[in-house]
Amino acid sequence: MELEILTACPLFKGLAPQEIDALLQQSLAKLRSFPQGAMVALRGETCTHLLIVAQGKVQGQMIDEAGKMIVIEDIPAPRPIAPAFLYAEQNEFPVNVMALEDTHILFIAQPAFTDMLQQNKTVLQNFLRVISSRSKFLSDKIMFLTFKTIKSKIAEWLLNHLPTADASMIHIQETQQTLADYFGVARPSLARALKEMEDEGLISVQRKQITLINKHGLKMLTR
Amino acid sequence: MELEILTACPLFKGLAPQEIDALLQQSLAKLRSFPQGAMVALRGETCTHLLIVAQGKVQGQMIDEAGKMIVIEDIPAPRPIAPAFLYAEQNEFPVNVMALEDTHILFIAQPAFTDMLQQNKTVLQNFLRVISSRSKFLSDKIMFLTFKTIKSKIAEWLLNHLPTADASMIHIQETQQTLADYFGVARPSLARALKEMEDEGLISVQRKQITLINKHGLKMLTR
DNA sequence: CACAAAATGTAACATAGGTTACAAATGCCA
DNA sequence: TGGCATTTGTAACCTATGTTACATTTTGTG
Repeated sequence: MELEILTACPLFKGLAPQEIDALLQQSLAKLRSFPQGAMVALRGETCTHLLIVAQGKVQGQMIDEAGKMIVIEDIPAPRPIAPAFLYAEQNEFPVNVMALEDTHILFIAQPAFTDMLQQNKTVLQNFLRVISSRSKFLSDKIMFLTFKTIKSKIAEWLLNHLPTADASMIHIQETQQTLADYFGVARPSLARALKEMEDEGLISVQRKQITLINKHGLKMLTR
Repeated sequence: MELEILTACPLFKGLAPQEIDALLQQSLAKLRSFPQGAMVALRGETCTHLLIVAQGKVQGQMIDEAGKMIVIEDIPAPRPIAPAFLYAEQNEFPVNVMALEDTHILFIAQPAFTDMLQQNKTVLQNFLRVISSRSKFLSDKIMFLTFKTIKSKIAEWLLNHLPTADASMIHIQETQQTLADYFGVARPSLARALKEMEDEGLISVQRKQITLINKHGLKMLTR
């Protein structure tokens, strides 16, 4: 296979390309293609294979009662999808997974992967680190969702998106709509909250350019 | 040590008591006591040891900006505390951990536990299952937090707390205040939502006895 | 049994955020 | 460069939930 990109996959960190190749051959790994917009996995489906994004990008999604999408996470190549659910007692996909681009996914059956873990100490340690870090991500997400006000979410987000710790300007890549979906709030509410924070002297907003004026005040909002 | 209770610990499932004892001795595991109300670990602290509740009960907590506590999870003996954070890249405790009763905690240093995983396949598989299931729990928690209305949270909670699938009566153990904290809402708001759901013919409430009258209607609320 | 403490029911009012609608600014492309 | 599509700003109004306060019921305890 031409899967050099997998050397950059956190699961195979520290392995030589030929080692990875050998492991994949041994495990009968299969590559499948998904066009942009296709569903790779649905919430509730049983998770029998380890899925690794070999090319392209997918997105984990949850749908609320109004049908509005709350984006949870983007997963670009070469990362594994939902590795933590491969060994869960109730091993169902927790979220819908959609291909954001034309995407290639590597499928490795669970028993074959278990063999891989037993054989290869490096992969084992990598896997532990990956699923543990994933728990950390989820835990942080809960902390974020638990912030009640839009302003506190914005403050948390802004402070985490500074290019450097002592910088104070942020150029936003996402549209307001995308950010609002990420926060799970309505777009006009996000705009209103930004304006109020500007009125309060916390930040200065020029379209996609946001300057943090009172970082301490922002920090106060996050707790 | 007199730690027979650990045979019931998900980490040591399938092992004989003397095997467990040998593993613990080898890993230089230490037992520490915490009085009721003591903090076992603080959010942000580095997670250098695997912690197992050997006796008593602890609670993972998060505090919101108003100082109100949002209960995340109770952990009774003989369960491990935050096992998923032992191997995370950013291995900090995600939440505060408080002893709910007089509690004994078993401490195993991370390197010693890694040795245990490498030596004992059963423990390895148990550990994978435990941290994977924990991810599932967190993921479900996110789904739950994402429900916007109090009624949808109540509906989800009620449907998940039926003693059997075809039962329709639930006797609540917790006080309204405890439940409200768990949902992250105010106590009177919870009471009001319950009354409204009663008015709508979804449930019938007699203090701690709740009868589900329209299960289908309740299911509709959760999506 | 009587009394205090805890839990629950409920009402009036305040507020954050959602909804809808539209205008203004910006970007893009022929 | 002109015109259309996208993004952003903003306002009016609505609704769910929080806040505060207090009455009522239940529970526990001497």
